[in-house]
Amino acid sequence: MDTNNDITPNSSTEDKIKEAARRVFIRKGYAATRTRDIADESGFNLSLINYYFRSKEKLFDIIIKEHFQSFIQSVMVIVNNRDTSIQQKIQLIINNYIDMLTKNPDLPLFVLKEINSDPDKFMAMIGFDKVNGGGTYLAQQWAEMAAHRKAPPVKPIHFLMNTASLIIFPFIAGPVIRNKTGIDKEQYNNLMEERRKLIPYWVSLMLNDSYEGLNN
Amino acid sequence: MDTNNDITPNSSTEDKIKEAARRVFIRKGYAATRTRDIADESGFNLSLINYYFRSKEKLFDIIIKEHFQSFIQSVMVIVNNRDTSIQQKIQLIINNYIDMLTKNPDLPLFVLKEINSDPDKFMAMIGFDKVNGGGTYLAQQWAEMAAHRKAPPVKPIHFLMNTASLIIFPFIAGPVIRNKTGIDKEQYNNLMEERRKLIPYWVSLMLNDSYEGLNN
DNA sequence: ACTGATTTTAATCATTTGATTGAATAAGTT
DNA sequence: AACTTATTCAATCAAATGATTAAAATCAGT
Repeated sequence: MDTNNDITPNSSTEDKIKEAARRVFIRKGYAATRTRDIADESGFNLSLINYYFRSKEKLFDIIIKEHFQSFIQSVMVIVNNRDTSIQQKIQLIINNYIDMLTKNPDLPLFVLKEINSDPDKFMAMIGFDKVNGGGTYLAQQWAEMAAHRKAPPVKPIHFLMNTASLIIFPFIAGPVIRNKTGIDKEQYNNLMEERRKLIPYWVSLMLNDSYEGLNN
Repeated sequence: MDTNNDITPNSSTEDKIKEAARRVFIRKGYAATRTRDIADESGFNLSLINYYFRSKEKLFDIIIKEHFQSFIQSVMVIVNNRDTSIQQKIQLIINNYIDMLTKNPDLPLFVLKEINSDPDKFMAMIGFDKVNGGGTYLAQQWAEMAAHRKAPPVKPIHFLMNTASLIIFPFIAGPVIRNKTGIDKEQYNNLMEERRKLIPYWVSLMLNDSYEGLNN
């Protein structure tokens, strides 16, 4: 009665509006989204969105929060698993991301754009401010590995950047690349599938190289 | 008298408005930019922007066109240079991009967002629709190289994606990474400087590997 | 069937926002 | 000086847009 969930017996309409709003927000971004767009997309009257959610901004907050909670959690489970190796974790994270991004190709651009307009606010909204990467089991494994072998003359942050870049950027740039190459959506998804195996391989190349060729 | 340029004797105000508009548009995106923001940023009256440029959209078009013309041209010069090797071209392009992106860190996100909202229109606007990558001298060099050695079992498009990813994505994700790591802007620029040498090295690793380890 | 609560809608409001207008000022021409 | 043209601004308009309201429709319980 006061836990405030499941109060609504039949939340079908509310959920439909949320789903419609999620689609429109992620496709067009917060600024370019009109509440009327959401009404149209959901098929309901404009004032319904203000009846269920107080305002455009509140609706936005709620949707985004719900959308990311589960994903962040799934990644945290992977990085804190004590039974998988670093290599396995990398592969699992890549799979997790590629699955998610194939379903939601507009998401990275949306996220990065909204973060860009107010980093602290958005990170707090999606609960990413509380995530402490350094406290994960993966970070511990990484530190142990680094202690045992001669570290490459390259700061670790570069490898994190590279992995994220190789996974995420092709989704962001999808429209450009498809437009220039004429590759259709399905073929492009196949390319992304190929990268499931390729990215871990490339990352290990970069990670295990001696960097002796890197001079002058 | 009919070539329509240099008609304006003193274009100082017009240029100031253009500069202000460029800053605001690229920082906030087209949808979130108010003409009043541009007026404020420029220090001039709101109606001045409609006096010089007919509308918000026309102003946008003009600015974007001018902004990209020079950059695209500089890249085309590099890829069509008959006196440099592939490796040298890669290095030059990377330098070109990192220079430009260090000065305009908001640019990639802006471009990708606008392209996303209407690929054909934006590509045409910046003149990128006329660019034919396959017709460049670099493409010819690439084809020759591919003919002479056993091609890796990986489609060439992946290497293009990877290079672009490694260059551009760290700029896009800068705010997120800085927010999580506490790295300040100057330190982050230093990281980007390090990548001038690192990215070509990583790309050659990926390019020259035998891919024998890539199985199952 | 009746009652009260919940859900949905059409109509409307208030603010924001892109654009226009007409006057004021400056600068050059005759 | 008188006239013309280019530049700038305050005031205002019209459309778009987020939000509210009051009434109608629907539903649940009796």
